[in-house]
Amino acid sequence: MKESYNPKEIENKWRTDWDEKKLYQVEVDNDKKKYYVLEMFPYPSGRIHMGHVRNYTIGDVTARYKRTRGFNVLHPIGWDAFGLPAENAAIERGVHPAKWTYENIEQMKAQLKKLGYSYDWTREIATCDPTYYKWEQMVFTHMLKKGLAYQKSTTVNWCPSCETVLANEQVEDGLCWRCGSEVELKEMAGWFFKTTEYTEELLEWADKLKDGWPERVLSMQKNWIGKSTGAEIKFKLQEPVGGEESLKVFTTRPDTVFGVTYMSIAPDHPLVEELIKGKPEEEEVQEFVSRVKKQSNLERVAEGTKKEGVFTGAYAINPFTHQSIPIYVANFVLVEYGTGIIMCVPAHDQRDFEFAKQYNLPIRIVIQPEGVELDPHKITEAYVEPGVMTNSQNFSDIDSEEGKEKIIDYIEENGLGEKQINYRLRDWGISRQRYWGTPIPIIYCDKCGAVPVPDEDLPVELPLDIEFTGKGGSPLSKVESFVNVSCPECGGSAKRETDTMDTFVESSWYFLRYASPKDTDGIFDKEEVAYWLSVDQYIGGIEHAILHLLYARFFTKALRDLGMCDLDEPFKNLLTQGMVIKDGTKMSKSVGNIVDPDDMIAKYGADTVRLFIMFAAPVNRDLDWSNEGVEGSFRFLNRVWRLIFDVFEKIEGVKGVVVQLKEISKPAKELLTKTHKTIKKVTEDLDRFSFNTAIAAVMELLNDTSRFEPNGESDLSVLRESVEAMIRLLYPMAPHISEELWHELGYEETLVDKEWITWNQALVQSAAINIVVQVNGKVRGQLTMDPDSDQDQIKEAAFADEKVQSYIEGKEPKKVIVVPKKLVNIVI
RNA sequence: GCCGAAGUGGCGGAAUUUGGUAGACGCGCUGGACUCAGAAUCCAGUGGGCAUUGCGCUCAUGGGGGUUCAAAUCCCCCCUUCGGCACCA
Repeated sequence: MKESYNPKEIENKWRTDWDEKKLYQVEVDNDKKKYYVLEMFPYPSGRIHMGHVRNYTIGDVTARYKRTRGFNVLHPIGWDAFGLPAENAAIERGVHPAKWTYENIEQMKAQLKKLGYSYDWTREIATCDPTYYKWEQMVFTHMLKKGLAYQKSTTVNWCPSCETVLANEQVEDGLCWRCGSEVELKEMAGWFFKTTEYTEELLEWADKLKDGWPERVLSMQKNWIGKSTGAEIKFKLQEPVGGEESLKVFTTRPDTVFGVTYMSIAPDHPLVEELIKGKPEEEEVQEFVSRVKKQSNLERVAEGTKKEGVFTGAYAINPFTHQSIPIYVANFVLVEYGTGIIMCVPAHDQRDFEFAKQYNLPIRIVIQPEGVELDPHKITEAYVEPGVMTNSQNFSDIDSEEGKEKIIDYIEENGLGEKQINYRLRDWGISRQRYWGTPIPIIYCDKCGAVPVPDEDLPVELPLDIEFTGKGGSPLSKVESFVNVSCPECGGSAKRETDTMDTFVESSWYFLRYASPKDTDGIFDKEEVAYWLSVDQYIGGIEHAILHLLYARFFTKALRDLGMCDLDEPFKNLLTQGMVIKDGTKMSKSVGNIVDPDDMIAKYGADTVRLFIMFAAPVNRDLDWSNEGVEGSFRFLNRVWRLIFDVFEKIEGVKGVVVQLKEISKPAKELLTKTHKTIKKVTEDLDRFSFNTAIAAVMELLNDTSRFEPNGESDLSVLRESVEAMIRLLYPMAPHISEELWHELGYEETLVDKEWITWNQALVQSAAINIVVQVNGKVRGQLTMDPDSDQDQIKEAAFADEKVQSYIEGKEPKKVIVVPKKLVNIVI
């Protein structure tokens, strides 16, 4: 055995060895329980960063550990290979996106391999490969036939910098999620997935997933879906306009309907024009509307934007009070939510209150809090809490929560409206005006309309011979050989759709494709999918809480309903890791605080990097990168190496398991106990993803083992046992050094397939235990006792303690609490 | 505003699953050994205050209250930080 630890040498050696033996290639084995661990696959940007390292190390430790626990572990990796950066590289540097992407993949693959991850590389996929996106195109056309995909022209979010449409989920605070440009609104035709078809199911399952998913992810998703329960109520117009007799509003507070004193309609609502036609207010309203429309969406919703409105000249009738109420156009009403028209109850809604004060509209109290009498002239803000209904004719004196139901019953019975649930979630717009993505398989024919490309004609391949100017819209539309085709239905001349799909579509189903990545007969091999799916442990960044994770859940359900798989949900358990930060901020080029994984591996080896990143923080929290900390992890591995080097000759020929407890010294007994306690602790910690404490426990074991001075042959067995345990417990985190030391100790078998080490319960319960003695809750003494001592014996020993006696001072204890094996508390 | 998470030494963090010795483990720092010297390594110490010729005493887990023999842990109120959603009717 060499005296010094040389990570480079041993890491190369074992990586090659594991590779050559094809240890990580797995197959369906119906006699074995499967475990599917998956990390969110990377976008091939060219270099991996510490966030990747953290993500993939968590996955690898899990995969290695589960394998030693007897599971048939599927641990695949691939590339989320479509996307804008490749296209930008083409525009800026003239490199073809395909070339750029595949070169990046090669580079990153080499980096990942250096970290010693146990991937089954034979299952590698790249989403830009036609053999992958072919199936995506097929899913699209099948969804189309099932009504789960459709085309419509609507107002869309347009990013002027990316020159493409964005889905609602991809707009953050009015800015593009990728480049941060301000998003504009544009009227445009596009293709949509009907995510709203699954709103209720997505919500329902959000509850069922709560044992495996972090609460905050589920709560973000629920928030995003934004369910609100209420009613749609019809308000009759005083004079019909544009063929409409009445206006519909959505409200969550039907109990306040007697307090409605006006209505508001969104400025961009199509009915506005009809309402004002020929009225004296027409001009003023038009002016207001065009002024609001000129504002960007960002301005319109910005904090502090004044609530403004203008009277339309039209009136409606409150169906409950039969009073005539004015209709306003108001800038705070959104056309896309509910019906785009609202009933306004100034007494019980803060916005309505402010608006009413500004325009001198009447305020009518219809909910009273208990024990207080609200005065409409004196209140300074709306009362929005529940209370007792008042001024509400037959409904007065009813509790407002109960009143909601009663009002709904009433409107349903009298044809005035109905119970209604509204969601914030919209359908997913997937059309992108970009080149580097999956072509949407549609052919437009003047005679037959939008015709889906038949299955046998798929894939619609991206033409590779193409020019990138960065100007003038979608590059595909300029490739005539691509655009001009004959219609699959009538054979006449037709044109292809030139938009590509949102790249989030590829990542919505890749986890299923890993089960049978090379299948040419269909999207999935049903048996493989049935065996491997769902994903037992999914690991990734919290930033995908809504986007990717919601899309993937939707897509899985859609695939199920197309009969392509049998899954309700893709990911059984989800782990969201925190960010890797340095000096208090996220690592980024502009701040200049990037630590390059390659540099770290070159300096310390992969095991040190892996170990540090698992040790420095609990997985779900942000991790503060510290170069000194990495040194510490490197030091630790060196100490492990040196310990074994130092004792090597002594333990080389010794058996690792002690038989006769009688024969060993007291320190040896203590070390043996410590060893088995550590095995237990590390096992339990790995089971709950508490890697930092698992590593701390191994460090403690090293400290104790280093201090141990064996006395006799049997003591050496204990030493060997603790050394072996240390190596095996370290293996999932630091596989190379563990494998090397394991073989140095004379073993031929690989740790990759070695069954996980177990502890001996009898040894964990050590011969003597420490019992704390408290007087009035304060620690005043310690007892060393037999673990089998009964309450009376413990009590007796506690009172016998001199120091304890001095605190009791001869007084009669009021109470004595004995917690077996732990503590005595004497209350005086 | 609504929803969610979190506040513990100089720093990262442990103990929260199960109420039971708060500060494991690591970093940093201080002193010592080795060395011509340094690096590396090893040993000792390291929450505050008091006592340090003893074993010790005392305060302390964002703040305030409560439950309990016993609270970092459970309950109530408040403060701060972070994340999500937000003129959503």
